[in-house]
Amino acid sequence: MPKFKVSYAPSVRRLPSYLLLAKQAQEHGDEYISGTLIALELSLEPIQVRKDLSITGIAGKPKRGYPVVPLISAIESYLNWDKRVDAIVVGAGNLGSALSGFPGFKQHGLYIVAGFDADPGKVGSTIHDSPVYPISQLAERIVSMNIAVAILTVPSANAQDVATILVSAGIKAIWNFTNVKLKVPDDVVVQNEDLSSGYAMLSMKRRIKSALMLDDAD
Amino acid sequence: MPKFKVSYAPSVRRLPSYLLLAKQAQEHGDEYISGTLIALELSLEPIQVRKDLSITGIAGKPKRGYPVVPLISAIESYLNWDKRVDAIVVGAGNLGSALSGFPGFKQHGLYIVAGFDADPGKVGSTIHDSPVYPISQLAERIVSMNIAVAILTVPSANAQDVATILVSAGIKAIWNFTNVKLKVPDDVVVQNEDLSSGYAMLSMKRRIKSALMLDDAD
DNA sequence: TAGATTGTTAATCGATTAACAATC
DNA sequence: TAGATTGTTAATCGATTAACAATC
Repeated sequence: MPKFKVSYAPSVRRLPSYLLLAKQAQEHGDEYISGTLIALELSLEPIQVRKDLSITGIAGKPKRGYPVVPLISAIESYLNWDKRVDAIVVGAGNLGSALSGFPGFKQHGLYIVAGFDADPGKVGSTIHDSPVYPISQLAERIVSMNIAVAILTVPSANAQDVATILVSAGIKAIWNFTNVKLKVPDDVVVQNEDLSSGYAMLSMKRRIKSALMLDDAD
Repeated sequence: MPKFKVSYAPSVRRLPSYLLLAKQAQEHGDEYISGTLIALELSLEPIQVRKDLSITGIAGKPKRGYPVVPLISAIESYLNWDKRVDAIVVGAGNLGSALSGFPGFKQHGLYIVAGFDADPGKVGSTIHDSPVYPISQLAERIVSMNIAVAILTVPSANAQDVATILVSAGIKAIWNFTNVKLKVPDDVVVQNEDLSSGYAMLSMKRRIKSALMLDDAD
């Protein structure tokens, strides 16, 4: 039984980068990877890497670093990435298709097993080997396939309506790529992926940089 | 001449949501929008909205809220979204294509005027009305079109090489959708858009929710 | 006027960073 | 052993939140 620190967003967001480096070290045949090296690669402070890695419970070895194989397992376990999760993509446009084909996801246990679209022209096609069904079959197929996670890439105008259907069909987690603040019950998790926020950051960094030549913030 | 507080990431990330609500209020014919209402819509604290909006310099009116039209202008101006910016997409796959067609970007002044791809099969096609060129012409076309912003959606394996070309051709800002930590000179701005981080957050929220029924963190 | 809302100043909270002993 | 690196404890920094006077 793992302990649950309710700990915390910034660290969790950095874990995937650490995982990637650990996997690269493993491929390279290294037995250990140091926090110092990770920090160097990612332009972070070593103390921050050590602090972050402490949430995985893996003990490092002075002078060597963290044991690569246990570290990988611990991060994957912490994120639940060591168990397969089936998901659907709702909105089989370019973005939905891109996400279906994203190579990292399967590595993280995320399998996109079906797509749904309102466009009859898309129905019957596939997105990266997964079938695309009409959106009218959304609820019934969520139930029959026992899906818990949905990736939402429909036009904003339809986002809330589709989310409501998802929830009533039993979906417990929505990865929301629309700019709509979804209204869902308390027991449903929503992760918003807001491209405009990212572009706002880029815009602000540009302005600051051109004005002063200053520092970065992610 | 605007003042530059070097202020700050979390607030800046929220500005686009405020902008969207302000525009909706404008369409609805409202003259003012209150921080209280914005907070309610976005599940934020009113004090946080007021604090965030203070960086735009717009003064609200007690009992009414913030004047919609000046607020929109101020946010757009703060983010430099009131000026047209031409950009290219490097990697004209599904993700690049999805970004090219993202309706919000043009509204924010971001025009994707060309795509580039290594696949000869893609060259000569278009992504949302913009031509796709061979990646061999990247440097020369950046110079001739005088482009400052590039959106990077190539496979990880090529990310650093392409970024190096971009920089040497004069690109000053890279919106990086790969999971590679790019090495670029000091005067080049990079905004990383890491899908794995988002999925890590979703995964952790699911685990916490199922373990305890707890709170959210974006 | 009464009451809702703003904006300022101060307090709290959480994340990052510093210092340093422990250790391989 | 010497020195690099970890992990803990404390300090700092920045963001969020609270309190409340000002005001429309």
